[in-house]
Amino acid sequence: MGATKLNIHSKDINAIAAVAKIFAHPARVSILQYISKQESCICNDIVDEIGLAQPTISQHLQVISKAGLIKGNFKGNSLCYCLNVERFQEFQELFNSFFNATKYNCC
Amino acid sequence: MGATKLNIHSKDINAIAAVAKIFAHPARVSILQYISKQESCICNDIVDEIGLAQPTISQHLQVISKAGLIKGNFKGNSLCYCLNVERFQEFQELFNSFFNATKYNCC
DNA sequence: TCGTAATATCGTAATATTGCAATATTACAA
DNA sequence: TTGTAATATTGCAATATTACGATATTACGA
Repeated sequence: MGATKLNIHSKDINAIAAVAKIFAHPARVSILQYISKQESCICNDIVDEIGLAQPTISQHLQVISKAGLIKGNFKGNSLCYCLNVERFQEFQELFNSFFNATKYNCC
Repeated sequence: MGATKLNIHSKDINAIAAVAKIFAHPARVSILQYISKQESCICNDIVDEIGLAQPTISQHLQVISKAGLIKGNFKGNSLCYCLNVERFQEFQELFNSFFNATKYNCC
């Protein structure tokens, strides 16, 4: 029973819900904000910053990453996570077009 | 263990995650879209439209309602759910300020 | 190569979410 | 009031998410 029924909804609607899910956890919001603030960043910094265990952060990073919101680059020795700004922009536009199309009162 | 740790994050970050959660289920996205399209609406129409059982829809409506996104009015005989456009706009602005503040590349 | 620091994966426990049948409540008409 | 249609609540099963300890992998310097 308990699983979300995806097949009864349109692709567009599922896409909006899927993107919203990424931002539906404070740790992920926090991670995204933190990455964007840094000149360069290493995951271990994030662990110190956010206050969750390293495997937990790694898991959240994977969710963000699978959504295409992160580009991993190497800068000197250590892995550097960078925001995929283009994808981020895409998501912003997706939300805005949903909001703009929906914000009408029915009565 | 498994519960989301809210206390380690700032209010702003928790607020963004909480709002995203509302849109993180396709049934809720669908309901919002449907309500906004109708001149006037009755919950039972939504059940027919979305394809989930009445108690399930009712539950999702409660989530939407608790977020302040719905105004219930009476129009003739039957209950009419209406979007709270002002609140909807607020959420759009919240998202946009998050997106705008975050979409910078670190490297 | 070996050691070490950073990150990923695995396994699992705790909690949350989703969905629905059964039942209750509510609002109105007769 | 009594019947009926619409909506809400309850209770519970199925599934998903979150968190973390233990362990593996990876990348680099010595």
